[in-house]
Amino acid sequence: MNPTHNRKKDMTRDQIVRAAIQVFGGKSYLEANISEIAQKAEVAEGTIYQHFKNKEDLLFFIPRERTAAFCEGLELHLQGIQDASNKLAKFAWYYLYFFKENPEYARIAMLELRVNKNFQKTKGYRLFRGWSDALLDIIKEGQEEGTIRADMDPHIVQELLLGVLEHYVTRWLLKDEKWDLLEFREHAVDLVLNGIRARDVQGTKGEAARKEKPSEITSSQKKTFKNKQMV
Amino acid sequence: MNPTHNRKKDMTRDQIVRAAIQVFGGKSYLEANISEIAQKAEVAEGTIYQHFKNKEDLLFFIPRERTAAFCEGLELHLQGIQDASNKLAKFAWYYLYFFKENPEYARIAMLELRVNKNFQKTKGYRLFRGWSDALLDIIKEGQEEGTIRADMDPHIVQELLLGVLEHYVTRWLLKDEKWDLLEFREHAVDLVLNGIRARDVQGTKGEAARKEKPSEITSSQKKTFKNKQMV
DNA sequence: TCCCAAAACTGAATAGCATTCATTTTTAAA
DNA sequence: TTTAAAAATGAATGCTATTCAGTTTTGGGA
Repeated sequence: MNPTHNRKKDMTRDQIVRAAIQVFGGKSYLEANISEIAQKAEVAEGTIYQHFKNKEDLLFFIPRERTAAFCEGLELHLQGIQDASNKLAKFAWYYLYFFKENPEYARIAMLELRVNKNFQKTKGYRLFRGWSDALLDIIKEGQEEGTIRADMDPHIVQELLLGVLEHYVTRWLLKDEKWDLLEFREHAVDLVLNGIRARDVQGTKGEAARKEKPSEITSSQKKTFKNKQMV
Repeated sequence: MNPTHNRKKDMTRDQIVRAAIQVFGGKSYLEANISEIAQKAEVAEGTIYQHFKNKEDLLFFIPRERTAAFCEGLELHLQGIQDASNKLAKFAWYYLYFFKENPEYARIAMLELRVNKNFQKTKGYRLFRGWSDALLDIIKEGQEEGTIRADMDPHIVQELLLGVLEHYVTRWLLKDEKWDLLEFREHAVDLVLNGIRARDVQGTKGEAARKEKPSEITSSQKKTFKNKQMV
């Protein structure tokens, strides 16, 4: 009952979790094995089962700590930004920045947790997705401000942004982090925020928008992407 | 050497693959077991290992057949559509339609293959991503036509669209297919094609665009999405 | 400082599942 | 009908998560 009571236990649990992040982050869930985690954590294999029900339970525990770190950083980075669009841009930047800085956790989050049906039911998942409410609020704020299209359900917009960001991180991981995750941020975010269709569809001005920038940027970028085998 | 030689073998292989789609499509790769696949395919467990190196090899073989079916259907559905934007919209529809009709394969493709690093190196992967070149061509076509923003690398646009579509399918699967995958198509595609930011940013017309549609649609949709727990 | 009961930890034993392989059955050309 | 090669079989193997009976550590009380 006394807070000192579980201090020792907590320390070993932390050791186990830290080792688990390393091991799960370095290979797939299947390839990772408990014995290696135990060795890295300097505990017996049996000890792990005193802290976690099983291998999956250990995996699902991982996001708790990192989500807290993510949220703290997010809050800090959004401070002082007024406009919703700028907040969204900053959010996208921070999201990519965070996973770039935490590649082991990124692999666990994107390649294991994100597609695991069982994870959806856990406590860790609620934390993992908890901050996405904040994103929703920013979108609503932008719709009220008039800087974000109001004829769309904010949930759809939220899904769009998350989908794109998660997709980019996933592709980056699968390509062995060969390219810089932040390099594409500006273009991708610009696309999401501005849309890909030329400006003459709903609008009244046709030709002007159409020919905005011909192709200098395009052609030079094409080469970059080809080399880096993004797809 | 004679084509008749392997006919029998091919038949059992097909049986195994069909059983594998059912079993892998019903539970996770980890939870699925070879014995169940063997039982469903009405062969001995050992037989599977005469056709496939191991469990993973069997999983990776699955997309070969379905990718062909996907491409055939895609080609058919794009026929007769001239405009690149319409083609993209049709592509998005077909993509979602295909996975809606093939939920077992969808689970295998989105929740297992898509995030598997080893899969990226296989023959099956090249087929799996092969059709995405067609998508790229449509985007380039649209840029030349002037219907799609030309100041963007088409690869980025391609990633955006694929990312959003894959994300929607993934979320749908994780939520037990509770909602209709096609229900969100129009809005999501519209967002991708038109962008989420209000039209007054680059343009010259400010206030007019801002207030386009106030919020009737928004509020009614909000309810829908809340109930369906999309996020 | 020593005692001891509860809390933690340990690692050998167990169990489940993928994979192997020696053997049997089937195939189809001669 | 014969027979050698091709396929199929399933019991045996090995690997790894999980269990559990036993050992060590902890920390409050005498």
